[in-house]
Amino acid sequence: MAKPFEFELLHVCKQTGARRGRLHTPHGVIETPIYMPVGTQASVKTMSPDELKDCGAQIILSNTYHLHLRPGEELVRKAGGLHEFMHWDRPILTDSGGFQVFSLADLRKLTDAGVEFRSHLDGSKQFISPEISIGIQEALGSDIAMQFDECSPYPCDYTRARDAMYRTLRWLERCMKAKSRPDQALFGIVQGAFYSDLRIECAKEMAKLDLPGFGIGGLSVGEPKEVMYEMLEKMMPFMPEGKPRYLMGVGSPDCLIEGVLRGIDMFDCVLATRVARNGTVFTHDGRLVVRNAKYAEDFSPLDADCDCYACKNFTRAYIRHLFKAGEILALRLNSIHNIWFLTHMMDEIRAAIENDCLLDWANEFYARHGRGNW
RNA sequence: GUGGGUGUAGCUCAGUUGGUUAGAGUGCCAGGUUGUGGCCCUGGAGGCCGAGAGUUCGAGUCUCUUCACCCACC
Repeated sequence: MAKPFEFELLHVCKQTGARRGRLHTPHGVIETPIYMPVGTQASVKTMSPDELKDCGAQIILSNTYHLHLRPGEELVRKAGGLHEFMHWDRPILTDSGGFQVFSLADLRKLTDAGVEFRSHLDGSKQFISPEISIGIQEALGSDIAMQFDECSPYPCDYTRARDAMYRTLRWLERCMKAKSRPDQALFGIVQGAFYSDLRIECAKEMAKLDLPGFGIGGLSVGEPKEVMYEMLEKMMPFMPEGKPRYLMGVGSPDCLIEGVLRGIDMFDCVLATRVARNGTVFTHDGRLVVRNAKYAEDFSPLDADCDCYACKNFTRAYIRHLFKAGEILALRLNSIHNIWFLTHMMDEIRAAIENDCLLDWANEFYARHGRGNW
């Protein structure tokens, strides 16, 4: 029997060095590399838990910041925890709220103590510290909690990036001290903006800590993809080999592939569900904006090579009609398809790693639509 | 038949005492979206201002004629 949060490194692709692993959690096993759909407010927008399972989702994300503001973690605790509350019996990972403070809250004051900011919901003054973030996440009862971190913007000058990186390290220690639930894992988050020396130092410091996994934060914040890939290559040798590496907030199909090729084990991203709700789907031939007029009389599925519920039963013309008519089913079908597309793409990637042929698989994947225009 | 009202973008309308290249919303078309503030953001196309004549340096705007539609009265 595996220990809680044990990460088994099952195989390393001889062709690429990509990793095939297995992460154990109280709510089940996660096969890696994996894409995790995002359900910020205890819901992957427009999708029911059953539909998520049908799409092959093994684990979903939820969010400390949003659930703290509404409905509040105490309510979730009374409901029996997040799993019970949202009727999801597979693993859940909660983001700490650090990124939300960086990306959407009206940031008031950032000190070593924590962050004081205004709620985006009602403007009320709020305060989150590493201890408070852990407290919220323990009340929510997620399987994996993320440390409260400071995410640097892009671009970011060296001094600010260095300060954010060291603060993130200090906050990680406080998160570890505040942590009390043995049935919840805590991941650190490597920061350091786009300075490889900061990234490497951060990774080295975190590697000294006995943690079940590590996030890589502060990437995919507006920089060119090549810049992100280069940063991953430089820092990856310093990430602990026996622990899962979670590239936060990534991404598009090509970014997932490139991430796996560089040693990433876990990804999450809102892109798939967000673009879905705005009329775009991923297909084996690239992105398809199904609301475009050219699909008005196209009675083929979104993606001919897809077995998802939307592709098996509905046409582009119908989904375009639903979209133009403002019907909610359009958002749902697009979301179902995009989640299916990424989870099954990762299935193929895992198989390719096991067969030591991920590079061949990637080249084949790119052959249809190209490498850079996703 | 008489009196009144309305005609401006596909649709609903704004347009000042007459004054640059006639606007908005919506719809249409096309991009965008990367640890989610769920119908979003950005851009584009689209007008002989019902038609004709007149006044004026200049008319969507003023005058006359005419056409269409609406309302009231007979």
